[in-house]
Amino acid sequence: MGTVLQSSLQPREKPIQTRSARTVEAIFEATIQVLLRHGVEQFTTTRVAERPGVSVGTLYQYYPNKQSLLFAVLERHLNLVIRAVERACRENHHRPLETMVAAVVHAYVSAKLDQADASVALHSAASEPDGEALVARLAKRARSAMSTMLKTAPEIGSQDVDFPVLMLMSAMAGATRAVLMAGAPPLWSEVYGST
Amino acid sequence: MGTVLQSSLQPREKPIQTRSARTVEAIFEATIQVLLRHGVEQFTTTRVAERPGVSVGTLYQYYPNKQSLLFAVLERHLNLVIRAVERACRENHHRPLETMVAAVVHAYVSAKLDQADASVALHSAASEPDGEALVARLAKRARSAMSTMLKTAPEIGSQDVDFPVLMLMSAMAGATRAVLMAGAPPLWSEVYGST
DNA sequence: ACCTGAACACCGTTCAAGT
DNA sequence: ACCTGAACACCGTTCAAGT
Repeated sequence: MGTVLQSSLQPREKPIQTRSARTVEAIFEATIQVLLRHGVEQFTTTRVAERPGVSVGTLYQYYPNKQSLLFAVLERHLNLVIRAVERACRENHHRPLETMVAAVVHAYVSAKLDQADASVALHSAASEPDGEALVARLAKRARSAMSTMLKTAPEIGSQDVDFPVLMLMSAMAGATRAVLMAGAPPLWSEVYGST
Repeated sequence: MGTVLQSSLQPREKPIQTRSARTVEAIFEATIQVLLRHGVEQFTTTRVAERPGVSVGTLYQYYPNKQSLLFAVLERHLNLVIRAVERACRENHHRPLETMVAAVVHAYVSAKLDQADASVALHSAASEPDGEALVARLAKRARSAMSTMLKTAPEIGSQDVDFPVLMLMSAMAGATRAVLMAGAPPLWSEVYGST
């Protein structure tokens, strides 16, 4: 399963010359745009290649198939969110429990809202079986950062934090997703905006 | 949105003669089988029609498109689960809160596990935008049954129960889904089995 | 009233040929 | 080293023709 992800769903080759670097960047950018404008349902390799005026063949030189393209974008999006959470965790060791939880929730929610478009666009991709595997893999990273932080909270002592961490993550993810899907980001943006 | 669902995602016509009733039943059955054997990714109208030896044209006489076929099966599955929950709610009015919660959880979890195959097979279909709309619509029915029951609990009085009901639902759904996706039903079946 | 299946437009992916 | 685009196999959906 992890093998499949690595062997067939990842970029085929890293660009080593400037021309191809620009091509890859253009394809990547086009992927997001097509996703945003047409949705996953009408997300087509041809459409992606058309946008920067590149041949389909070229696209397939870098991504072995449609999914790998989708997942490259998904992975980037998730990485941004997770890095925000990890940073919040790192910066709040040894603080009171309440401060910790507030910091993590704020980091997660505002990272998600900063990328509201991408979040919504990628939602279906993330729901496919292989997409969920990717999400699970990255979510684990976030959870372990949270565990490490929580263990330094004065209120915690030597209690096991795995389950509470899982609950906190599920709650954050579920609530944020619900709000994004409901399509009401403007209001929340005021509360959680990064400024 | 609801209009779209009704106009284009629902069965085209009800069978009024016995021959077509059999045809529809055969298509429905084939849909489940193809879903189970090939997954959503390779779920094809041609494959569905092939199974009972029916023409693709016939399939499209009853379902206007692929999604409507998928959703018909999804709706049936969800209805079974929800009816189980509604029944549990109806039968536990005026009981202690703990009894109520235990009854609902048992009803939900065992209904899901009784249909473990279908649950897993339909997971992707339920994650598509329109699938989620359907899920949301049916989940609402379950929540209102739970609210009605909870209000008769001696511990509750006139407190608002909407939020707790939402949390209970999310928790049940999330946990059950996680277990089903992890593919470990045998163990849980012993605990929650319907016998 | 119901069914058939060839036909159409379109999609993912490949590969021989080019620079 | 990188790119092209015609070609292939396959898919969703339609519709004229049949019983």
